[in-house]
Amino acid sequence: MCGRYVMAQSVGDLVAEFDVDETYVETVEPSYNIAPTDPVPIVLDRRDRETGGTSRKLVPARWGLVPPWSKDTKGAARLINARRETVTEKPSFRKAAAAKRALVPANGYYEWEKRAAQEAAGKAGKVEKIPTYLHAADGGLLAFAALFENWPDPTLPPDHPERWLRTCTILTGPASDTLGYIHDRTPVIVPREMWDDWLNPETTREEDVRALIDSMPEPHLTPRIVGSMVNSVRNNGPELIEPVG
DNA sequence: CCAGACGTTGTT
DNA sequence: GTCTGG
DNA sequence: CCAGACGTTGTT
DNA sequence: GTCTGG
Repeated sequence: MCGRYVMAQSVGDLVAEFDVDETYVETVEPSYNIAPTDPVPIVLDRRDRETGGTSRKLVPARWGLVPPWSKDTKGAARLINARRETVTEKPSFRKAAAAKRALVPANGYYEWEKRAAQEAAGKAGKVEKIPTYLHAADGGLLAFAALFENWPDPTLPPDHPERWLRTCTILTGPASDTLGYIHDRTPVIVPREMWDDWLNPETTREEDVRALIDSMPEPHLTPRIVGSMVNSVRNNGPELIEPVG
């Protein structure tokens, strides 16, 4: 799955990498330990009323989707992932799948591997999960397939600047055999040549979105065992992704 | 009809 | 908002 | 995802 | 054990 990740690029990097037209994010704090409910930058495409063309935007969002009908934001921390198999059907995700697709930029993400070998060896003691950092083999930026939603805070008046909360969720799929030994689910990673198709706001029919999702390939990632400092969200910094012997 | 859920993960 | 369960 | 809390009362 | 916070 994807419950903790790394995004240490600057706004400038993201604008260049994703060919962003408009940015609504002034600065991005590099984070090597992004956790559910944290603010994150996301990329989306919207149709421009003036020009009729499509504009790519870098916007702030909070990780953990809050459906627009939610009474409050409690429980958002559980909607950090959406299963690709069912996302076009689930009431919490189907509207967003049709009309609010996004990309979440990331350098990599963490899994906590509970290894069979460790289990066998540790019958006497307790089983420690092994934090593992997964990243592109070439170190390149990843783009997680994501959905977003806009949630109107019912406790605030319609004209209040904080009335609308944008939240997001990252799609997951079954892990390939090569990654499956670490974890049975992995985030859906959109290859660069599919970014435009994924973000295209004109693609709204369920069957078209379904086909789009089904066309997403298995991610090819490199695992690296890291230290347990990443376990606590209070820790941050490049040392979290340093390899551990 | 109204009430209540709406989700994923891991673990057993 | 929309679906399911009662 | 993991870490850390998990409770009430009265008094300062 | 289970929920909340980050």
